[in-house]
Amino acid sequence: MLDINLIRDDPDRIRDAMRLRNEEPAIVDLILKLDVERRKLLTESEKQKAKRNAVSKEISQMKDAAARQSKIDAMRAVGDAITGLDEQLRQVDEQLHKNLSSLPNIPDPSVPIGAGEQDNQVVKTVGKKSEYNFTPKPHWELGPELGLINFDQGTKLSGTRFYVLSGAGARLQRAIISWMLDLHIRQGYTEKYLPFMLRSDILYAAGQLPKFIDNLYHDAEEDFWFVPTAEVPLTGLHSDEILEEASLPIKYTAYTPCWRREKMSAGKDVRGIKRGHQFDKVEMYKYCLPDNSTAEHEALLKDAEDTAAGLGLTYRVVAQCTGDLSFASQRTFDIEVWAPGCGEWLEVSSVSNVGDFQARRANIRYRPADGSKPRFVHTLNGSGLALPRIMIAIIENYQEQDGSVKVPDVLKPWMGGIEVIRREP
RNA sequence: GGAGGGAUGGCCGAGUGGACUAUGGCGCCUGUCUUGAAAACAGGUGUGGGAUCUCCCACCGGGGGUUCGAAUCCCUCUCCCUCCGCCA
Repeated sequence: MLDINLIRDDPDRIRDAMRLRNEEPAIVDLILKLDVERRKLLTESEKQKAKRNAVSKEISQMKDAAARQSKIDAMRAVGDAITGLDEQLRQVDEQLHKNLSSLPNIPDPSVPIGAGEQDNQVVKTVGKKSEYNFTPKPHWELGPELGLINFDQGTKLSGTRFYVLSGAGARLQRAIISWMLDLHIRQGYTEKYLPFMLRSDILYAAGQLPKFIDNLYHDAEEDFWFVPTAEVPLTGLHSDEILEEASLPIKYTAYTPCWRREKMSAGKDVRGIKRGHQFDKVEMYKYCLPDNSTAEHEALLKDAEDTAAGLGLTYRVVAQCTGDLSFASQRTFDIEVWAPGCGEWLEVSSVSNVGDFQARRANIRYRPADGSKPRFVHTLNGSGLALPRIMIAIIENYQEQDGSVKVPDVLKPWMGGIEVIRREP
């Protein structure tokens, strides 16, 4: 959510930001109108309340019964006026809040201008695409052949877009999760184990509701929402809190499964394990001082890059353009790893600086060390990294001509002596 | 699932319709005293919003109601605690 003061003070800046994101700028004028109306009603209501408070005090001290009763009768009208004003105020407030919370974040000036995905900019590419003297297989062939991935069993249990990992495949994923968490701990993050089902107010605080309701799984009986990304509970951890400046930055990492309906993406990426209703992810998250968020963002990107590099993968960093930026973000870098079997760059991480956008909505502030008024923190999030796509990249990159897959060195401590995954005889 | 008890400022805790503009204590900040510190004493110490900016309004777990007036009475929801049952 944006600060209403920003809109009051410099509406043109917000209109420009809307245009850059392919959004309608007219909403800014509606918000300004509602804001004026709200303050008018508020001032009037408070004036009446001040009167009520003063006269009520007088009534409590009056001895003469008749005079007292006539005051009480007169105050009844004031009470009714307040009720009426507050009802109007509530409606205007609701409209204002609805419109205000539908505004996306303002892109950082450094974000490349563009209409959509095609205008994103490749910032750098690290490593080279491996060369093979055979045709590398996609994971949806290699996985089943090696007994690592079973699509039929996933369908049997849960339907389309589900799969079962088996034997060395299940173990490989667990090894990657463990290695990533340990790496992030070394990078200074505190590991969190979180609930995977959440209350609706936590989803609102993180900005998932109401906008992304169609992508979420929900248990109606208990009103639980299944976590779509660890970013949601990690934001909720400190909602409605005032943190001490000295405690910042706070850096968390967490492994969670993630559940998404993927209604919007029906028919897209249907082969293999690239896009499912359930996937695993290790996430990194930071709360920091406003002045430090740009530097913390670059550090977060570096931490995510080190994860891809540590697994020996070829990757590139892509700067999202204004038209592709997600709703809450002011600046985002994607990390994409090369998968030679399916022949595409796979997005395994999105590293975003959302500024105070999420903190304002979740009401997360810090008290400056000088004791002055609380201010909103800045929050940042980045995957480190998304598991199924890392599994794809490892299986496809580490494949040998004989159909086996080598285990990356860093994962060997968790693989119980398995150095090469071979077809079962 | 059943029965009961609770939720008040950073913390503890008093307050059952008007003196609450929330008592008191602890903690914290400032000052006096001191070579310095402690102690003692004095003052201060929540959040948000609005304004005509020395002022006003709201907030006692959330929401709603009764009343001229609600921390206090009523309804409802959430969470916590104790006991019983069930359970990995």
